Amino acid sequence: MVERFGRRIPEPTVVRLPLYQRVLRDLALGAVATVSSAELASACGVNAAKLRKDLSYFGTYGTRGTGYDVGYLLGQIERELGLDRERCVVMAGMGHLGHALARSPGFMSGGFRVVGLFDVAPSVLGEIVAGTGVAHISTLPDVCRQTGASMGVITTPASAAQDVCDQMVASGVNAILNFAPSVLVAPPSVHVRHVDFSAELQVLAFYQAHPEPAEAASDLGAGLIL
Amino acid sequence: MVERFGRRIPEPTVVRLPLYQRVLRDLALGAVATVSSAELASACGVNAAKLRKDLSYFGTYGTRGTGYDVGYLLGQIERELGLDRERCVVMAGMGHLGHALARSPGFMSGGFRVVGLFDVAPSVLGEIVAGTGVAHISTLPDVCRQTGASMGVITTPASAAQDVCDQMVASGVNAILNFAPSVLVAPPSVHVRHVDFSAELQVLAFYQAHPEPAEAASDLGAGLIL
DNA sequence: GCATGTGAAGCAGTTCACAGCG
DNA sequence: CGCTGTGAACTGCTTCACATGC
Repeated sequence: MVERFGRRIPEPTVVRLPLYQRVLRDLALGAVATVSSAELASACGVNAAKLRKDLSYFGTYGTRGTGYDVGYLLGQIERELGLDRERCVVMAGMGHLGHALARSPGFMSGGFRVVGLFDVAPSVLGEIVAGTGVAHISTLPDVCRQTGASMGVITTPASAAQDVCDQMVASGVNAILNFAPSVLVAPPSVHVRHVDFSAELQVLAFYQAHPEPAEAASDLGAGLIL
Repeated sequence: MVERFGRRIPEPTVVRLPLYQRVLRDLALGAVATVSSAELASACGVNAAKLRKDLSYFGTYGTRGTGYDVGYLLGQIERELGLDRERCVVMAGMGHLGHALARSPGFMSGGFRVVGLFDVAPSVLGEIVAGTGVAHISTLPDVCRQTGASMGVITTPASAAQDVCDQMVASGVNAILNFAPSVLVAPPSVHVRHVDFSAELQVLAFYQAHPEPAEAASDLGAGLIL
């Protein structure tokens, strides 16, 4: 056992937990009772040793000679991800992307509750999106304090992102998911994650422009897993 | 110099290139002529030594004692990212997210041209989104071959993602950006990147549920950058 | 016998620190 | 004299390999 108490979970491990959670949920829906690390790792597209090491950071959840109980492991991972308690989320920027995310069934579910949608454009103020009305950004502090919202999603243009970020932080939000193409500055106590679609496309373009010296030599079938 | 020819660029470096590009573009718009690695790194929220090492993989673009010429460095990075030539992109899945991405000014610009939007739902077939008509997925192979599209974006539900991926690969697409919450299997010659919104939220939830043992002790001001 | 859990080894990316050059 | 470019040190994730235990 590495560190059951002394928390020091590698970030790459944390990032893989949602993946494990989703695949385990699919297995559970398929009435699969147990999985070995090799099977689960294959379904997740990762190395089996890495999967076992990831899980070992949190506890001893498997049975030697058998594998993992799907339902039990799923529950443990969801507990570690903090999905057992509901979290209130506010979102600023109700353009096309904001609308899409607010309506997305997969995005705002499983422990995340939208308690406020905000913008400044009169054309969207008052509109009801997925059951929540769009309010003016100036009411964000009140909504955050009343609901105790601790998470914020920024889908504004880049020019407004830092300002919105500051307002969220001042209103008690300590975890921010930023979709705007701008570098946010926030206190160290606030966790910020950045998602940049066009950057992802550019990374793909880079790899197209820089083909591997010796790649795709033995491309027999689609034997990707393992 | 490390490897001007023998390409072996670390992936983290590649992922940071679009960030540098965007910040440099902003500097250029602000009529800034030169930047030091410290200034640029600060604006990007990264370490200065890391920035210099990243650039050194591609060449010697700076001037000792002075810094980097903004316009020249920007051009070099855009060339490395392959943004000098236009790339044709097809997108499958025209739900809310697909609509939002197709309309996004920042997403489909700068070297990326949408040549096809696809779905299966009669309710969206024929609709014009951002100047392109939505066609049935069965026409994807024809469009890819006619336009030579090499990049694909998947915004379908998870249940359709692998099928769409297979069709794209069979049609000559060798770079795929997947927004569906599913693990795609593709030949090694095809580059796949995955963006998962809800996973990002879950990662934030994890860090909220696991506060650092000794965090935010000296939180004087927002002195985040250096 | 078989699959987990984990020290130890290996490897990759980051950071340091300074020589080299404008 | 300042800032880049980079070998070297360092840190940390990944992978291996096997003892452990069902």
